[in-house]
Amino acid sequence: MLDIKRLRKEPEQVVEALGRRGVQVPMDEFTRLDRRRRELLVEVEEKKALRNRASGEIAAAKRSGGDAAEQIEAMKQVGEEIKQLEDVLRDVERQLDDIVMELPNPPLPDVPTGDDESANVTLRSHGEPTVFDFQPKAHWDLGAELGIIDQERGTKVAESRFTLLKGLGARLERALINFFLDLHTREHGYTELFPPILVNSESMRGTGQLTKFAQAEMYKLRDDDLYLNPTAEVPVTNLYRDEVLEEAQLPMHVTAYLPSFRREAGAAGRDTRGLIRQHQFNKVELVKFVMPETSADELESLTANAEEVLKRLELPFRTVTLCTGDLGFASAKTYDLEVWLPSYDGYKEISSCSNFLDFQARRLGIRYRPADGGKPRFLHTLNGSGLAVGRTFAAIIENFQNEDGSVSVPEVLRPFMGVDRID
RNA sequence: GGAGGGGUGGCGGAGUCCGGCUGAACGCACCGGUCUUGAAAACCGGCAGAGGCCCUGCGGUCUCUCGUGGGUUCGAAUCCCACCCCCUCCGCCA
Repeated sequence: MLDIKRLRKEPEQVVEALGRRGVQVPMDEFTRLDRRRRELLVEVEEKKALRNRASGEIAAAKRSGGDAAEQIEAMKQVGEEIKQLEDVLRDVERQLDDIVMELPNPPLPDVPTGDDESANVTLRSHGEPTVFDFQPKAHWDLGAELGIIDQERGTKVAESRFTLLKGLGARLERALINFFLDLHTREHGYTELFPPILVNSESMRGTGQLTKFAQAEMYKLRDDDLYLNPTAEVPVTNLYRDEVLEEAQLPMHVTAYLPSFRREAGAAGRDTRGLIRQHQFNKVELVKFVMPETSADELESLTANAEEVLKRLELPFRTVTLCTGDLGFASAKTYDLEVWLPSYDGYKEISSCSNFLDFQARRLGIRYRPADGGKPRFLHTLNGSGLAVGRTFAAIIENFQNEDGSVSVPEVLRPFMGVDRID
């Protein structure tokens, strides 16, 4: 949620920044409603002050055995007026809220302007696209031949976009999760969490998953106010909702493995084969709660932590800065990590690392008390995948495939796999 | 699922039956000060959050907040209704 005070104090900057995202701020309407709100507030509060004063006097009169009937009668009238004004005020505040809640996070100045992904800027790349001296296969074909991916049976027990992993496939999935978590906890200093996989609507709303557009993506339980987790960002970021942390607790770096579920409502016909776009997928998430002054640096290190996974797996990838048009609603700046996928003859997103500044924290009410004892301030939140497991699985199968249809196991995974090839 | 108890400030804990100078006693923690060679103890003082208005540096003032949302009333932490959550016992169960 955008800081309404910022919209008042520096409207030009906000309008300019959001303009880069192609968002029109209804500034005139905002100003009108905002002014109206404050007028009403002053009026209501004056009447309330009057009533409070009178109540005190009534109490005093009664205690000394006096008669306060006249004043009580007058206050009845004032009470009515307050009630009416409050109705109007509530309505104005709702309209204001509708405007502010629909505004996305203004992008940071160093985010490139653009309409869509074609304007994203490649920041750096690691490794070269894998070259084969034979015709490489897509992971869905290779996986089926190896008997480690069974799409048909996944569909049989659930529906399409669900997959069964078997044998060394199931083990590879588990190995990746363990490798990711071990790296982030033992070497990158993150604390491991395992949160609930069902989350309530308040949590979903807090991280912005229940907007008009996002809602259709979520699996909702019929009999309870619960949803299947769409990304560990939701349960993890909500951990400290409505709390005031101590500065000494910051920065807080946490990681969580969690199955994630998405309906992929708008993706009919896209990535229909293989593990790239599934209704259920595993992901290891990185989340940070940090001091405002440090969030820019924290985004760099978060991204580096995610990149390290790909480096150790010896997978070619590149890091791109998303342009304004490709940014998520709550993000002020995002780096995507894209892994080389031979079957796509291109790079495919495997991690998305974002700095939300205080946008999420404001909506969620997550603050910290400065060490000097000052007023609580909103902290900054960041998150990134570290990494998406299914897409990593696909990338390994495809990039490490051999001519005989076997797949070599990346060096770092061998301790987890117990074998050096899948065949 | 059944029965009972309970949700108050950073924490503990009064107040709720009998509505009114109670945004909330008291204690702990924390911050500042006095004392001390230093520290502790003791003593003095401060110490919830959000929003509005005035001044716009300090500050002043008002409103709201005692799980959440309604209601009664001139006035609600205190009364009424609904919901949420927690605890104990029983039942069930991985």
